Amino acid sequence: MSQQLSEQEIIRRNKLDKLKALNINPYPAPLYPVTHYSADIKKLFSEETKEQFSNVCVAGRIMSLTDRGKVFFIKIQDSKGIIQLYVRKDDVCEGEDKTLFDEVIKHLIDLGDIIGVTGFVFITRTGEISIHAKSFTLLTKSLKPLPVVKRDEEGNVYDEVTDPEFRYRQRYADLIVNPEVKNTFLKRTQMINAMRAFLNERSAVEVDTPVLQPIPGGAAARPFVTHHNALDIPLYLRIANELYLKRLIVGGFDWVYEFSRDFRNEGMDRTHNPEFTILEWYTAYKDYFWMMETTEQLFEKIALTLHGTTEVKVGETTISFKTPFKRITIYDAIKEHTGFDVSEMDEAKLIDVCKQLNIEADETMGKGKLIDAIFSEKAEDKFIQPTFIIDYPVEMSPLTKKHRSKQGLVERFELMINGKELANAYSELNDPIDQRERFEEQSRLMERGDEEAMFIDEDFLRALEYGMPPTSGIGIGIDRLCMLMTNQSSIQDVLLFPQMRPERRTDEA
RNA sequence: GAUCUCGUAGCUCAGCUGGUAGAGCACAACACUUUUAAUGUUGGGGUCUUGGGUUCGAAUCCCAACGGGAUCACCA
Repeated sequence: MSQQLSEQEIIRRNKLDKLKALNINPYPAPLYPVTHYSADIKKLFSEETKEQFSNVCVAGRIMSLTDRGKVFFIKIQDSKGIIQLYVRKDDVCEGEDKTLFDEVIKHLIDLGDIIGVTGFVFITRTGEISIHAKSFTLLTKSLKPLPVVKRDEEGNVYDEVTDPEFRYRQRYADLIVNPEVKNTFLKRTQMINAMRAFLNERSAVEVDTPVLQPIPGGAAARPFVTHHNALDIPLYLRIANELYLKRLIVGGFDWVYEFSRDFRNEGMDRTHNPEFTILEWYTAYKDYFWMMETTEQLFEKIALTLHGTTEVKVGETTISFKTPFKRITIYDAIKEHTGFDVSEMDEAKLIDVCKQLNIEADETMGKGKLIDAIFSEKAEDKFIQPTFIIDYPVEMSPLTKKHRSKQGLVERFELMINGKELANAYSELNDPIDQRERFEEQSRLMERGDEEAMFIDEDFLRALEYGMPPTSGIGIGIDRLCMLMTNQSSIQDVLLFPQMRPERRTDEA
């Protein structure tokens, strides 16, 4: 099988051969002693500090080449930004041999190649901080031409690469060519670091629990199944890690957390990828009121860390992460947005309400699912500013402790921001007998045809029987939080490598 | 999974109601040696996603497949 090469790719391979003929290794092995980054030079260089920049070594990818006869202006991009190199023939070729300049730099170097130079920093006639090169080294030859994006002084972009398919499939090229993309992912890491710091400051313990689970528990979702050959058993990629973290609370950890990569075998769209990240944590001797306070503090801290303010612009709206967040019960939320008081209704009445509100409903849906349907159809997207929706009906929360004073409800909240659920938390159910009954209720739902009802996890029940202290736990959708904090409208823009259909290879023999 | 929509050069796009492809950037050569998306001249590069159909003739119309996006459904 042979690769179908474009004209430009063939030219680059010919250049590769010419470089080798000149005894220049296009992929040299030795380390390259980089001393400075572009952005730091641009920030710190001045008349006063210029002594510190009299001998710098930088490396990066060529993003622009300007041939000016005996002088080349080359812009390279390193991990922090772009800087201009001033490459003069007689400076990089001191002796009689001018091959490096006349051949290599003039003809064999391309956009996209990775080079390094040493030299001193100065300011050009046009006022741009640049590096006057004393030596020039090719570090990597690029064989595939990058899309060429140009920017002018005002920041206008020409020929911007916007094709989502190209950007997601070839994220490496997207990152080279679209600097804001890289910035989004740096923000994502910053956000996760801030969350980790917040938890560690409070003595929470980060743990790892199984991704391959014999029983996929802790959430209502369809799992991916795989098979373990040696044990000859099915294993599931986790849909949540909740039940394992709770086992650790039983074991005596007071506060555990995990950034959990979860997998759900469901549809993909702007807010769903088959694998995604949830931060879950569980804290002993706490309840959901404490959890609300801690959660709003965390969110406020994230906003401050990333934006330096609690006011964050998302699309056209500004979201305020200033604590405290609003709280409203789910029944009040439904009443507020539909006029129906569903708090006392049974299944039949709920189905009737669904019909009146034009919501699809059928017999397989239990009371919990019906209420959830009404809420998510008619109320959910109305909550733009951070709001805790609290006190859910017991039927839709099989892992949650019954409410301390309200009959038929559980101590649970969901945090809604910009019309989307960002977090889900409870006072955890720790009564093993109650938990068994809830699982059994889930089994009945499964028999009625609910594909997402939970399995009974006997080992988890055994752990609860040893006794789990009163505990509050939460799950926070990291990808969606990241979308919010970086103002992205698609989950694919906060995942480095979003799931895509495989490309069809046309060059197979 | 359903519906709508898009698929032309390495990239961004043009190509009217069907008459067998065009621009800018990128690339190559030459000239010019004066930096700032943009020096000039010349040139090379496309089985117009794929496969069928209608037609004398299809990038253009129809059908299907493949891939992307949007909306909906399921869900976080």
